[in-house]
Amino acid sequence: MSTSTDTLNIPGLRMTKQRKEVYRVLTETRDHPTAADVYDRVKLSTPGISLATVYNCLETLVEHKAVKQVNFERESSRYCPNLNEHGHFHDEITGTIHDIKFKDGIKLSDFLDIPEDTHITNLDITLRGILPKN
Amino acid sequence: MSTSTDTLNIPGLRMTKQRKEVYRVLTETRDHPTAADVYDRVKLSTPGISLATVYNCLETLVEHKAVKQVNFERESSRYCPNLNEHGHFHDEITGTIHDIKFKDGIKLSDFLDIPEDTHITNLDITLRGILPKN
DNA sequence: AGCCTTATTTAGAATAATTCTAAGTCTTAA
DNA sequence: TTAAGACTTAGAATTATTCTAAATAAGGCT
Repeated sequence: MSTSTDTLNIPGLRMTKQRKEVYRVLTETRDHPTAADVYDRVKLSTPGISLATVYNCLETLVEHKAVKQVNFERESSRYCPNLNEHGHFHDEITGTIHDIKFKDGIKLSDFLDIPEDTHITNLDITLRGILPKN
Repeated sequence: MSTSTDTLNIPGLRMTKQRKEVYRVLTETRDHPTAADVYDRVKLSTPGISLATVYNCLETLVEHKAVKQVNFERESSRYCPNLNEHGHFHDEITGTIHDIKFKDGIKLSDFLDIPEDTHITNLDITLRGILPKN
């Protein structure tokens, strides 16, 4: 899990302590927190931070593709530092959210009925369910 | 496209004129309208209807699986009378939303890295992109 | 180091979609 | 035909998020 000392550097962006802390919190516990969750966690190290700043930082990180924004139905957005293309599984027993890897070598057009050379700019796959033998 | 005279009958539910109209509007133009869109359309035939009722009717139809609720990021929910399992493609050029069929005979575990016998209760696949030669 | 320009942060107000509330109306079954 | 419950309604309330305007902080330049 915790390997690289995730120090973020985005060219052209000031890496303020707020941005660093928001990003650190996201990489520290990869449980897909909401903005409010991030706010609570960042306040521990940066008590003066405001919720608006957390929203701003998250938005900036998402825009610069340092973080992914994940939506489940109409719930609050959640944030995820896993930049690999992946889906999400919401475990209905534990309430936890897991990243799901795509099987190697599959293309969307292998399982979806779309023209072969459609240019996909965004893909969301989210499942909800119950794991076996739970 | 328009084959069956989609008259809805859900056992145990009163098919009020509001519910009928909301459902009719959804089947009439399958363009994934929002609740506000549905409201505007239903008002033409049922001027006295309230937005709250449209929300109530949509919720009831979704609960009884007569209609699917579709979410794109944090936009307003959209509604879809196609009950087959399918995904959605948001065409960035035209702004339209198309249903996407899954290829025959594929299982989720063919392309997603999940335990074979996971019980999936809900699946959302939404893509955004640009169709070829557009 | 000190200054300038601009980016960023902040608190609080504003917004937008949706849900809730409480009262009124309609249905249905007896 | 009437009581009970289901449904609808208008408007208030809620909630997540965005906006606003003022204050602060960062970097670059001298």
